[in-house]
Amino acid sequence: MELENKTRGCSVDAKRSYDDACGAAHALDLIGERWGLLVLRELMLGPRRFSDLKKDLPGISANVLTQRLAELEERGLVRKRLLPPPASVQVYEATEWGLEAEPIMQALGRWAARSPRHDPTLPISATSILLSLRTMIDQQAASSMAGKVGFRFGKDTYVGVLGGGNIVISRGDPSGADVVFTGTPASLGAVVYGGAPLSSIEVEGDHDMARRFVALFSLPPKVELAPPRN
Amino acid sequence: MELENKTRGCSVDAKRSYDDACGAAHALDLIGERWGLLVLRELMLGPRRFSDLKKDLPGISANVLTQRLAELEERGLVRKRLLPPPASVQVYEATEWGLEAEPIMQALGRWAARSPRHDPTLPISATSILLSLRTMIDQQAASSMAGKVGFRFGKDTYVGVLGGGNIVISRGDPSGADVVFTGTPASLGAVVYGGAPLSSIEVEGDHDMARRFVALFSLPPKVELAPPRN
DNA sequence: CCGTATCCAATAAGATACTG
DNA sequence: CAGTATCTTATTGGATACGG
Repeated sequence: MELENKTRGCSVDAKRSYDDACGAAHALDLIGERWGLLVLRELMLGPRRFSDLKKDLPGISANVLTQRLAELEERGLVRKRLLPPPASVQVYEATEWGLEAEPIMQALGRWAARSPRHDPTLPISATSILLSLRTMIDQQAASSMAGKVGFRFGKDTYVGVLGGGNIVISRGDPSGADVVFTGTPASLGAVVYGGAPLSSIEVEGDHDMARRFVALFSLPPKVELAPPRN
Repeated sequence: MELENKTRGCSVDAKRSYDDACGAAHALDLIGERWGLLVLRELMLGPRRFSDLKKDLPGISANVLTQRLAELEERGLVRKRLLPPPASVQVYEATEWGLEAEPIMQALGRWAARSPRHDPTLPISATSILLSLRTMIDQQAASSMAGKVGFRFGKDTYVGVLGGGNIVISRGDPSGADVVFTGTPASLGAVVYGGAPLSSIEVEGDHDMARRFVALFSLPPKVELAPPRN
């Protein structure tokens, strides 16, 4: 910057900080730059490779992704890891503390679901739609359900374990699940949130459970935008 | 494309959008630009004037504040209002939906409180510290308390009503509260979170209640930063 | 392929001065 | 007080080239 630092007390780094003791402000210093939170979101269900992150964050450029990952790593939210041979590829994974950011994403998602401008037809990643299930599940209705639900998006597969009104989702082999959904993240979203018929996605296994499962999710009512001026 | 628009489906405006159906991403389209969430934070306890917002957001420049307020208004989160005569001044207030963003700030604050780099000695606004009380109150311990707590920060005064394990805070006249704290936002923070003695802030009224009140709040343990490399 | 690094154009943010 | 206007600096995104 030509002329040194601003010398304003910066808590996180010498860059742009809010200089505010408020916890929310500090959180934004940590994950508030553009793409920061979404990069972390993509790591919530397990380690990913650079190119997978890039693919699932449409619009991010490689240099920005590199920089965000480096910052998140430096701040202790993300870790670089080398998978053991024979894979020997480098992956990025969220740290324990990084994973603890999930309630932030849930609060954001729950709030934005009421937005009149939310467009559910935009692209959505597998991680996003699966995290949203954890956010939007009707705990009351789900408390009477238990079992394993599998998801196949191409070769990325996940398993959700229903129990206690919640669903815990992680990467895993869906064979052996009570019901398995195969399709795209968008087609799953259309079924659970958009009222699309179950027949619009491939379902294997217990169809009755599939029906009850997709009924566990719904979106809150949209806000009515106030009159433009008073 | 030289100029023109990207023509990529943008849900919020023609500007930089994440183009992602994920709710969290949409939320960031709405309140994720720099200062956006903090401007909204300052409105959570009632309407404020432009210059008050500027004063409590140290570092924001007038043009950015103008632009953020205009965007938040256009998105339905903030409303401009003219106070009735004789005041006749213009204030900004959060809409109902804007107020519903409080859980986002709570999730951010709760998460960031564990940050090893959080610096509680930075400046803090009255709104921030009071919102943090709502976030960090020990509901278990608070469930056995009831009453009114007043706060005086210069001429800005607030009243918190304890009950049901929660505290509901709003602007109001603190006279008549069971106990009234007078000082700065920072000095209140030092007492409730920093273990500073009650004598470091002015307390009127029921001192025993004051002692029990400040004991309701505490910060979660810091994360231990993992070894820098594996 | 998997990432990084570099260059460049477009934007957003910051500082400051200014006006009704 | 409540913003605008203007100018400067910083960050972003896109393209592309480079090293393993």
